[in-house]
Amino acid sequence: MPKPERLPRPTVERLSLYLRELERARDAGAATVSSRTLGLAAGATDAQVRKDLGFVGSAGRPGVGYRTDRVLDAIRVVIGVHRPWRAVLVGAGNIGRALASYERFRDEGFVIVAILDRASGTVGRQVAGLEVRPIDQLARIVRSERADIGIIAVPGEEAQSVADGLVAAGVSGILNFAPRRLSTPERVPTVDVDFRSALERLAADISRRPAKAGSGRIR
Amino acid sequence: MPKPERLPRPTVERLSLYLRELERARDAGAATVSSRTLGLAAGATDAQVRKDLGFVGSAGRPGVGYRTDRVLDAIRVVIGVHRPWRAVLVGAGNIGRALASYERFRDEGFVIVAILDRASGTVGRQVAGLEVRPIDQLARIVRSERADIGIIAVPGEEAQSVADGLVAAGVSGILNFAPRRLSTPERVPTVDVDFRSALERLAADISRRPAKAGSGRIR
DNA sequence: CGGTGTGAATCTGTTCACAGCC
DNA sequence: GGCTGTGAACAGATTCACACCG
Repeated sequence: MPKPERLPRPTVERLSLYLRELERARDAGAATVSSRTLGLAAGATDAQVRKDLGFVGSAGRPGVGYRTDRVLDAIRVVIGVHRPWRAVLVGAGNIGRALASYERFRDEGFVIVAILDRASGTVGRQVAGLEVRPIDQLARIVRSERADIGIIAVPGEEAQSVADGLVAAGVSGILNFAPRRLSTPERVPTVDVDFRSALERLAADISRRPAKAGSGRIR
Repeated sequence: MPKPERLPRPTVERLSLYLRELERARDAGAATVSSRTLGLAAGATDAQVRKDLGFVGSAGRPGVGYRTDRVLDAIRVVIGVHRPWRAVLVGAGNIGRALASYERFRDEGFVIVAILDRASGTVGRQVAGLEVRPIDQLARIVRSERADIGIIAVPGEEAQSVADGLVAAGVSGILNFAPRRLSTPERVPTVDVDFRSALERLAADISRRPAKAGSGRIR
């Protein structure tokens, strides 16, 4: 049994996908799942799945598969979602409000405990059951609400200063929706969700596909 | 000169980031940029940047750097954003509306030409200057609007059927915001933007950090 | 000097293939 | 037969190192 050292990045990403399939399987009453099933759902080969599960200290039984509930828990623990995360959301614009209203976060172990915005229009308004509070209370709120992570949903120009504020306030990580790469100290990891990059990735995929017939777009 | 064969995935992702820095540099009046600058902005080493730019048929001058405008155009061409993309957005819920209102897409070469939703409440309403149209007109709209790509912003359960509809209607690619992996024919690439995965990635980063004390990781 | 381009070396992740268990 | 676990082979991407240009 290899002790849980450090997981390859791609593995983490896939574990996240396995989690969904495992939940489905559990809800469907399946006591076990095979690497094949998981792979199908996540777009990975069965060998890949077995390798990945090796990292979480797998306990599959040959001829049978993995115990759904066991693997579920094990993955939750290694990626750290076995306990709820508390997030402050900065930015009550379009994206911020959409995120705040995305109720499923809560089910998935992420709770938005506060929403902040610049002291302009939106402050004081009610968004998804929370009152929008002014950004200058950031540090205080992070501490009083014991927030673990900050979610940045402000325009690009403001993103870095918000990030600095979040770091100073003591969050452990940042989820960034602004189209900017943030610079943070090593100890505060950030993950970017960038619509533009996603679209560009798609454009690239489409444009440079193995030149197949069909409705092939012009280049 | 190595002919533009196929770009490594990670390269595409980074090119996307270089693009932003190049735009900034251009707007700031910088006629040239060095691989160092670009790398700093994108979180890559200078060597990495040079390799990447090699793929787009680089034309840097030793001791000087790359001509900002040249590289900008070159990257745009290889990732296929030198011409505008037309997208239909399916789903006028929280996320859909936020996307529709994200004006910057237009600047970046992506135009939302129609918004569709199930024939329940939202149809007929005005969102970001477009009237929400019923989903059963999907095929017709994709064709009449000459949409290249579909954006899925519906609940997970409906995502696959919407994807099927989009494929049947003839889109070339799909950007998926639903927390599900879609199955599409090989010729229709999809890119997922998954908030939950992003949060889980962050949780994993936070939880399994190298537990190192004094950071100062200087290379 | 400052900076590019690029092969060669290295590192990281994926696939293969098969022994062994149910 | 079905399925896991894993070394060994492979593929892909990153870093190094250095020749060479302005």
